[in-house]
Amino acid sequence: MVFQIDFKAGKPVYLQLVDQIRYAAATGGLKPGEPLPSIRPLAEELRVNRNTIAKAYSELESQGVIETLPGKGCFLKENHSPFTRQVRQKLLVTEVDEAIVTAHHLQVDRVAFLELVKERLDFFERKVAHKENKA
Amino acid sequence: MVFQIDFKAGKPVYLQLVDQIRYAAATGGLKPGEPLPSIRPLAEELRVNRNTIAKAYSELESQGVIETLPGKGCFLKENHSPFTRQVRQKLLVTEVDEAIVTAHHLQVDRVAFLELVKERLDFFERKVAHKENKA
DNA sequence: GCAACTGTCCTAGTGTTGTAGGACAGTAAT
DNA sequence: ATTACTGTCCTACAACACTAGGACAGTTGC
Repeated sequence: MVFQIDFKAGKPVYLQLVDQIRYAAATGGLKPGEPLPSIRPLAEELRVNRNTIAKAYSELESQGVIETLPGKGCFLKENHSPFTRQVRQKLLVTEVDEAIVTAHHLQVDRVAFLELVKERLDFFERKVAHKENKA
Repeated sequence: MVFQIDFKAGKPVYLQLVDQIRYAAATGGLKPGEPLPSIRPLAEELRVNRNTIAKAYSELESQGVIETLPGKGCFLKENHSPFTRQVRQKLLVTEVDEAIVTAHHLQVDRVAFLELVKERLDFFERKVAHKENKA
């Protein structure tokens, strides 16, 4: 797990971390049960304060992506999703709708949009498969 | 065009406006060339400062959704998309990828995700069709 | 020209956010 | 018990975001 922080990106460091860890978890770069780098060493490596890392981890925990065992460390959750099926669906709908509205404004039609979605899904599936072969 | 501002939503007022106007434009509630409410009256109606509305409009202009004619007003753009095909595609990919990562974490599989996307696309198309019948 | 409208710029106050360092609490091995 | 880890809470400060009011510039009709 190697992180790439861009200090002049405008986006807060802790959110860059959140995104990268979510992405790694979704593509198989991080596997359920696996430990995340501990806060202090990672903070030193990335040249940021411990609390910046801690904030990212705490955000991920509230999203149900990781869990933290006091005194032991943070680990990727086995079955991440602290929400009911309905709440999950609603969260997803919001994100999907945003993408659809953007597509409208970018004049990407239904067919092209569905193509793009499938293409990206394939991309993610290939990533996951690749990581599993390695393991 | 009627706006619904939630002052205790946490989300900034000007961004709520941006979302609603983008949404209205994508669903046909606002048609190309149509004028947007002018800043001062709208500000008074929503009980916010003129600059809050102005900020929303200026954000929309930088997104290429509307255009503003000095002294005349703001209008929905005919052909909104100041970016090249490549840049547009990249913007969309980012949003789509975020939704896909979220789907992974919510344990929504490929088939269910594609179903959801199609369902939402249908929803938007029905909205547009409905608005066009009215016109 | 004047009045009434359009959006814009400048400045300012307030609140929130992001980052940071010190002190503290739980776990594990020696 | 001591040491060396783990994450956490508290406080603080700087930067930024959001909202707001005054003064200004362009357009239109009288």
